[in-house]
Amino acid sequence: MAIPSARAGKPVTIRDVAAAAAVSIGTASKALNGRGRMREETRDRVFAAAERLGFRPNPLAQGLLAGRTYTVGLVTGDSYGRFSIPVMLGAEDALGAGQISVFLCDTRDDPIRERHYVERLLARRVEGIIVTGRRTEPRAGLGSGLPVPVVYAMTRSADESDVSIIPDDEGGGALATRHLLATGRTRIGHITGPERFEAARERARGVKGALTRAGLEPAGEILFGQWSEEWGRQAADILLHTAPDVDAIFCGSDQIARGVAETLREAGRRVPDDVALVGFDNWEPMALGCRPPLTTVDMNLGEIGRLAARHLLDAIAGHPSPGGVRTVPGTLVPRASTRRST
Amino acid sequence: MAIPSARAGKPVTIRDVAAAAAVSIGTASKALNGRGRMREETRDRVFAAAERLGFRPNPLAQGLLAGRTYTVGLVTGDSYGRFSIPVMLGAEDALGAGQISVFLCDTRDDPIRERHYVERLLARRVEGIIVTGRRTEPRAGLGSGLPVPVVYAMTRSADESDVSIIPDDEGGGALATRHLLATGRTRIGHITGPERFEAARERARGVKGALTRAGLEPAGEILFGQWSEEWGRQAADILLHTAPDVDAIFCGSDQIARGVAETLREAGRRVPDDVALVGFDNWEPMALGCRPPLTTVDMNLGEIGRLAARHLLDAIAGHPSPGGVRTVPGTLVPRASTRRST
DNA sequence: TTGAAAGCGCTAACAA
DNA sequence: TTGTTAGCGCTTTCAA
Repeated sequence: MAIPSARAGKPVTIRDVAAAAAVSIGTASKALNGRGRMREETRDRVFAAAERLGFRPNPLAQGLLAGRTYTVGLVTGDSYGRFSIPVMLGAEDALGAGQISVFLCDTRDDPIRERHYVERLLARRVEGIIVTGRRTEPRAGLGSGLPVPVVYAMTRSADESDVSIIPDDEGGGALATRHLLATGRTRIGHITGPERFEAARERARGVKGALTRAGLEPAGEILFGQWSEEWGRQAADILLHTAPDVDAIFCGSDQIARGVAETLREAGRRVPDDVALVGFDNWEPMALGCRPPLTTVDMNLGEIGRLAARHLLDAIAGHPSPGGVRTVPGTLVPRASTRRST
Repeated sequence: MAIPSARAGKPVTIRDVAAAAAVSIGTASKALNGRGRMREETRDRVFAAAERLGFRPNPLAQGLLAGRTYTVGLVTGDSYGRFSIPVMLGAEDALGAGQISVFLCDTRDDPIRERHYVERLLARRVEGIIVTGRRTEPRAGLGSGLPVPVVYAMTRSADESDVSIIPDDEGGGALATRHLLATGRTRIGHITGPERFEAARERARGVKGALTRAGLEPAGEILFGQWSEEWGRQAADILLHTAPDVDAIFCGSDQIARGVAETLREAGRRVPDDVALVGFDNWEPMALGCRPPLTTVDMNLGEIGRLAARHLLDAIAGHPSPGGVRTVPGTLVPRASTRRST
């Protein structure tokens, strides 16, 4: 598509303000920026003129001079946006507070498009880049030669010298498990997504760790499968056969948990009375639509975005964080699926 | 939060390129932009130097001169992002193709924040603004005094002179109804969201229109309620009592449809054999998780975003579309919930 | 064919 | 206290 030609409209420049206030451009600039000393009356006059004319300094010109743009790029894959959107909003939140604006780029998980967008962001002189998007495994970094700092959020760079902010999946698994233990459950099963997902493995590790510390074993095998309701239904069937005495199930996602809930209900097991259920994601439409509403682990995605933004701002300010992975703890959101009904 | 101070890093300027190629700055500029005539050899030398040094023209400087920024603002409410994200991506798609970059702003549906962000975007000299976000009713426009064109997507400006791109809700309702009629259903019920939502009213109107044209009436009352699964369950119960002979139900959202599916199953009605079911949104995790997978209407959100972007680009190019509402037709996505099993 | 100079809107020196 | 000047990186006359 061709670049459309410029539109009319002539913004008010500082030159106009200066003329209207009958001062020089330099004086107008100083007045507006509160630099140097000057007569109260002059400053007022300039402000009045600026106000009246609706003057807004042109940030391009300011940036050109300062060598800054006050912009960062936000590169996201995961078009579906379920995970990366809350992260984006958190980041936008933290950056917006610092008067930094955000360029949005959607790569559709295509490395070519990603490369292309990064080029474009660099051409625009963004001062930093946040890369977000859920991945199975650590992803290749953007490259080390970049002239601006990069922070990875909700995805992990394979390069250990990069800063990556991800959820504490192991901690989340342990959190859910401890919650179930605290409600008196001891035969706890775990149904989760594909084993090739680092997140699934980490959550499972958290489960095993918490159980071991309590002197327990998981009920049945840990079942790796898909991130779908359908898998939840199948896996629940399996678990009910291999570990009929199961009294709690922690699921790797809210979707899986919904499938599990259905199978349990159809098998005549009451939730939470006979079997308590915990999900993961706190994806509200899913968790609230479940019968009963689902206790689940919230990954605090917004916080992940905010933290990523803060690391980026620090790096831009010349105080880069040491590379490595930082995790954000999850929060347990208790609902009816684990409520003691006694 | 304070604005962080500038970071080191010294980008390559055209001055550097000119020096390396042993030509003047003006010549280097002409060579790089293919303007004017010049010796092949000189042009090559400049290109080689630019390549070697990794030169990228500073768009701030270019924009300063051209009086353009090649940026637009994307203002979104609807933090949850379920609707506005696909719209955003569609818009970003169309704009990105034209080398326009997108500033993302999330207003959290707060008019103060919105105002604030619009100011900021204007200060940054964006060349246009897209406003997106699901609303119950037409929203107040951003104001008519804006120096740049504005297009509303997935939300309707109350000002008829503004351009708004929204889904064809009435057409979607009719589409779903005709699909049910085509599969031989005649006792068709409709369960939907709150009547205060224009979208709910429009879809219902589409249903009634299609039925009337077929010489039919809705089965039972049209049930307005909530956009939730819980309401779907309740409403299905009601409908099964008031219109026990119902053989199809069209729901105003996929979430409602899931609730309906559950109640039907528990009431011993088979889907689609006894009662066919159609949802709205094509929200895949919901529609695919349903038992059976849900036939539903896709609003083509990406297309809405793309269209909004195209209108904006035209307006920026000096060819504003006449104000008014433009609708994007939905698409029926057939799945098992309406499949003939005979 | 190439180079020099002006200027986009702004700020920061320095001069008056 | 105010005005003048230079220059940020680039494009575009116009002159050589």
